[in-house]
Amino acid sequence: MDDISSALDQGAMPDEVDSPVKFRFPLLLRRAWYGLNQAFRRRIVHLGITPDQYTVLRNLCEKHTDGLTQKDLTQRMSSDPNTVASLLERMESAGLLTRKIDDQDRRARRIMLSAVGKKRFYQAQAIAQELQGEVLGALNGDDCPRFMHELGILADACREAADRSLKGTKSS
Amino acid sequence: MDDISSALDQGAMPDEVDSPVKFRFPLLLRRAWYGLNQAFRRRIVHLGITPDQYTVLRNLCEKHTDGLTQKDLTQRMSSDPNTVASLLERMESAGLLTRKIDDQDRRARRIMLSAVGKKRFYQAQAIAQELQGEVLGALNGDDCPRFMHELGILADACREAADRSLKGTKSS
DNA sequence: ATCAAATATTACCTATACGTAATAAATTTT
DNA sequence: AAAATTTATTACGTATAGGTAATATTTGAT
Repeated sequence: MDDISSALDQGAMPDEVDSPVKFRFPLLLRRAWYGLNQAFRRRIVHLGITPDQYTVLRNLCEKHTDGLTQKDLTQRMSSDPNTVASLLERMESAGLLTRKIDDQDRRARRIMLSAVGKKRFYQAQAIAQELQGEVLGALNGDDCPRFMHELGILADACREAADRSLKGTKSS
Repeated sequence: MDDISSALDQGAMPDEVDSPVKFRFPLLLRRAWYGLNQAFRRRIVHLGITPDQYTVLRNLCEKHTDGLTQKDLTQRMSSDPNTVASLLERMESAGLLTRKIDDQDRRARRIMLSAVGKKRFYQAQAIAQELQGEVLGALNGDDCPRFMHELGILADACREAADRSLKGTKSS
C-alpha cells in the first residue's frame, strides 16, 4: 500500500508510461462504440426505434424463414437473456414483432417480424449503411479487410475472456 | 415498398451479400465491447466497483493534481453529463471520492479521489492489465500498434459522426 | 452595471446491461 | 415412468446511456 501511495504521489503514472492513452484498447473501443451508437441513435430517432431495436430487426430479417427464439437472438446479439426479453417486450408493444410459444419447445418463444417491423428495418438500414460508409471512409480502403479480421479476433478473445471469467466463479 | 418486400421474400439478403456478418464493423465492435466489459465486470465485482466506476477512478488517478470537474470527466470518458452525474453520486455514497464546489467556477464541482478510491483503483488496475494482456495476446504482437492506430482513427470518425448527427437536428 | 446568452449541474424520464431468483417445460437419470 | 437436472423465459433489482427541462452561475453585450 505504501508502494502504491508513493507511486501515486510522484509524477509518473505507470499506466501512462507503459501505454499512452491514445493507444489503449479499452479506451478506443469505448470511444468507438459509444460514438457509433450515439450517431446511429440520433439518426434513427425519427423512425421510433433505437440502435438495439435495429439490431433485433436486422437479425430477424436475416433469418426470416421461421423467426428466431429469444435464446437465438441473445446469442446473435452477444447480449443477455434478460436484456433481450425486455427489449422484445417493448418492441412487441410497439407492433414491430410478435412473440408466440414455439411448437417444438413450449418453453421457448418464437419471434416473428411484423410488416411494420420489416418496413422500419429497411428504412433504418439505408441510414445504417450511409453511416457505416462515412465512418469506414476514414480508413484506407485497402486496410479495411485486414482491420476487420483483426477486430474479429479480438472480439472473440473478449467473449472468451468473459466466459472464462464466469466459469471461474462457479465451478472451480 | 414492393421492391423491399420482394427482395425480402427471395432468398438473397442484400446486407449479407454486400458484407458477410463476420466482417461488419458494428457487429464486431459490439461483440468486443460487451465481451470485454462483461469479463472485466465479473473480475472486479469482489472489489465493489463496476467497469465504468473503474474508468472514473483511472481518470482521476491520471490527473490527481487538482482533481477534475464533472465536465472534464464527461469528455475524457466519451460519456454524457447525466450519466457521469449519477455515476459520481453513487461513487460518492460508496466513499470512493468527494465532490466539492469549484472555487473558480461555482457552477462546477471538483471531484477528488479518496484513499479508498485510490486503493480500489490500484487493485482493479492489476486485474485490468492482466485481462488486457490476455485479450491482446490473441493478436500478433507486431500487428498491435498498427491496429490500435487504425482503431483510433475509426473511434474519432465515430465521435465526429455523432457530433454531426446532433448539429444537423438543431441548427440546419 | 444590467440584461441576455452560454455553461455546469441536477432532476426526471425511458431504454439497456446484467445479476439473482422463480417458473415452467424438456431432458436425463435411476 | 417418477424424480432430478437442465434449459427458456420472466420477475425484480441496481447501474449505465442519454434525452429534455430546470437551476444556478458565469460571461458577454449594451
